[in-house]
Amino acid sequence: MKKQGLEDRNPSLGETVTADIRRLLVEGAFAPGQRLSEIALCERLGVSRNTLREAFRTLAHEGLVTHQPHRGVFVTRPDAASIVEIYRLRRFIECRALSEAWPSHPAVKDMRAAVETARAHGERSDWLAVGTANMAFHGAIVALADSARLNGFFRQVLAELRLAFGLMADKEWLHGPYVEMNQQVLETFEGGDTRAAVALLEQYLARSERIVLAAWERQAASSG
Amino acid sequence: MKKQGLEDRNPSLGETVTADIRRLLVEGAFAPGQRLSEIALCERLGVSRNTLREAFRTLAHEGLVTHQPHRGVFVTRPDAASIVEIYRLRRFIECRALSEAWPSHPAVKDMRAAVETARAHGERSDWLAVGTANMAFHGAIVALADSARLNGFFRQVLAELRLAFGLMADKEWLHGPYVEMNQQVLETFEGGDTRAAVALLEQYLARSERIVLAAWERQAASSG
DNA sequence: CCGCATCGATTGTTCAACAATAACGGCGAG
DNA sequence: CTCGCCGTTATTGTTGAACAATCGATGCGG
Repeated sequence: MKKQGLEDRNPSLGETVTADIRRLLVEGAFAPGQRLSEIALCERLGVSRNTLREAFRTLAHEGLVTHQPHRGVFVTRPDAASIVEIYRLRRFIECRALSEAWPSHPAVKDMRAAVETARAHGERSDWLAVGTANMAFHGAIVALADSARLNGFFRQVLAELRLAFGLMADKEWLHGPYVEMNQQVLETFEGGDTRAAVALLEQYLARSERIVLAAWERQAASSG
Repeated sequence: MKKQGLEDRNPSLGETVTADIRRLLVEGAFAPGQRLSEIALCERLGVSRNTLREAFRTLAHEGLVTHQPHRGVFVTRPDAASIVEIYRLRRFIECRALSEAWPSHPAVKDMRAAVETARAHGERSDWLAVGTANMAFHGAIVALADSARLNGFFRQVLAELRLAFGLMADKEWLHGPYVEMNQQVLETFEGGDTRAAVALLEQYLARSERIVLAAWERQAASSG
């Protein structure tokens, strides 16, 4: 299955495979806890086992899949403790980033853009895209802290959280209410009342945590 | 070069190789910017290229080495901007973790243990070990925030910073003064004055940043 | 019904080969 | 003599096959 002759764009094959699987994961193409067979996947993606295992390593490092020696890699099944921890971490990082932010930081326009995007997709009921825009919004908040390393870490954490979203059926209920809340946070912050904006953000996170946890409990009760 | 028959302990070979190289890196066995040849290293470590490349991938993800397509992996050479960013990040994370900490959090005893260890190694002038204990102390501060993910991320950042330490000759000047400052932070915190402890910690970080940056400038001027 | 050996499937690791790229060096033109 | 072009060469990127090691299930005997 030599497939060299195709296109050879800049990112290496291993990286593109990693990105492909990551996208499949956050879009919910696999069931949480499902085992990802090496042979099946490398046939499906048209790459060798070595290349696939490289991708697995990266994704395991990001927490999206879980590697069990001599057993295989499994789609990470977030437990309640992980969800709680991730929301604690989000409060820790996002609230502080926002409260210490320079009011006219460049990332503010990314926040604005994310709100617009989310609104547009929401009107077309494309909730997957709304979720993506939502991630971009909160990523922009973290970007206020001016740390590329923190940005990368936070993106990873959000991707892991999004794995938990895959467990839930009603995407509108999951993402719909937050478009407006994000916009309120943004406008309050742009209005100069940082303190109030942080309070709104905390409210957002608390509410989102409750809903995700409730959905998780429901799903755990029904399927396990 | 089949070497199966040796010992097969639990962590996979790839992981042990990763850990080995990581240790070599933070101990300064390689010069910053140096290229790490695949063939040379896999002979030296007695593993195959595939396994070694796996390790490289992980270390690149951690920021300890830099991967340039078709050119190889190089020991990351921290620039001034990275040092500044890392210290900003440390202030962001450590200060908040300390200021919100539950006074009798289990991690406090890890802080205490790290201070004792650093003192012991300092008396024997083992500055490498002092640096390790110092990392443990600040890792324990972050652990106050109760997030395993944050702990892992922070450990990575500190390892990257330690790469910059390798540029400097005078380890005593680099680590010596901080043993005492760590102890002060700890005792002030245990004494119940969290506010003052955070102030001390900020002072510590500012001073450390200045010294590391100064050493970096000196080294950059002399060798580049 | 339960413990134990055997077997099959999958992962862990290595090797050898080839493709693709980048660095090195020589050649000719100006 | 310098500059840019072109082939050579060493190194990385990727593959496929091979074998060892381990896990899980199956079937047997008690």
